[in-house]
Amino acid sequence: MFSKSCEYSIRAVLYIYKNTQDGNKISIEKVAGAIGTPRHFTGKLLQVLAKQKIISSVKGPNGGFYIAPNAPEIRLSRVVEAIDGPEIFKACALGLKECSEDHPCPLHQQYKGIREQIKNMMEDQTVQQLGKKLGEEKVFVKNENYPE
Amino acid sequence: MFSKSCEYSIRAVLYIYKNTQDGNKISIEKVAGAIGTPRHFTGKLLQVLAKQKIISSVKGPNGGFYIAPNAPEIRLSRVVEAIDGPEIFKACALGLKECSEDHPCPLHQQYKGIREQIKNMMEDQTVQQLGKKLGEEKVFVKNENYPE
DNA sequence: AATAATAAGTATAATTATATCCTTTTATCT
DNA sequence: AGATAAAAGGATATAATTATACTTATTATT
Repeated sequence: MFSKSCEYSIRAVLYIYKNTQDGNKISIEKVAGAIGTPRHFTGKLLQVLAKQKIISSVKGPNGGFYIAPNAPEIRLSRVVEAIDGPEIFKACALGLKECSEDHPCPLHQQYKGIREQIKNMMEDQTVQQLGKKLGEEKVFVKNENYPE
Repeated sequence: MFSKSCEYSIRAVLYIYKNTQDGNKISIEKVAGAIGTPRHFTGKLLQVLAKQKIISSVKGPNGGFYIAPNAPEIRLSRVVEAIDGPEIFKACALGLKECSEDHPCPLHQQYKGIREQIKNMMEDQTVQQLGKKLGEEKVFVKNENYPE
């Protein structure tokens, strides 16, 4: 469905939200540890999320990543588009470059509704909504204690 | 959504069906040419599809791949499972190993219905149904003359 | 026996995922 | 104020996976 980068990014963003509403910031180390993703790769993802203003970061001691409590709603679609690109919501089920109403692939009619639902789901869900429901620690690691 | 291997395989199977109902057989060369996939890679895919009895093949002059006119319905899900594996229909949207009703990821409730629809779509659609609708030549290449 | 085609195994390339290393920023401590 | 250390940022390197190509062997048909 989505790339690993994208899956990791969503998990990271949710975790960061949940754990920085008190004004704290959180390090790459802790994020990666908590969501069960590789440290350095996670760092790179957070970097692009920060550059895209999806999350905030500050350098230096006591620095880290965070999402401001008053930040506007962040839709999951924004994360997906930042990482996997927006085309992912338009892709043909059979991989055709030019699959459309005019030139539909054999699955087009059946698939387009589903694809639309996926898009809607990601546009509807916000980091804030989903993040609130998260447990505190190691939430995504082997699902041990998740969700709360 | 699906891997390229899987997309190619579905395209190939549909094309083979469409073009072998008259008792003909068709070579890898022609399949790959018609559906716009790399020759050798396509050969390998057809190999596994044949081994899985999804399609038939005969060697030698006038040999090639085919689907018998009286072959039982082949559901697209069978192709997907042969190439990408059956787990693809159970995968978590956020990539968690153990996402389930008991340990749902934050998107589980929203996603499970969609995933189910994808599965149903692939289980409902058969090669025979979809194949019949196909055009004759180069059907998937740049969508030039597809569908009929 | 010759041929034409598949079958199979291995090799290369591209992409994606991951790790390393160095730089820059900045808070804190002296 | 200056030194230090903690953190992200950025560039580049390696590994794994996926996609693709090549080469040889095998088999069915004529």
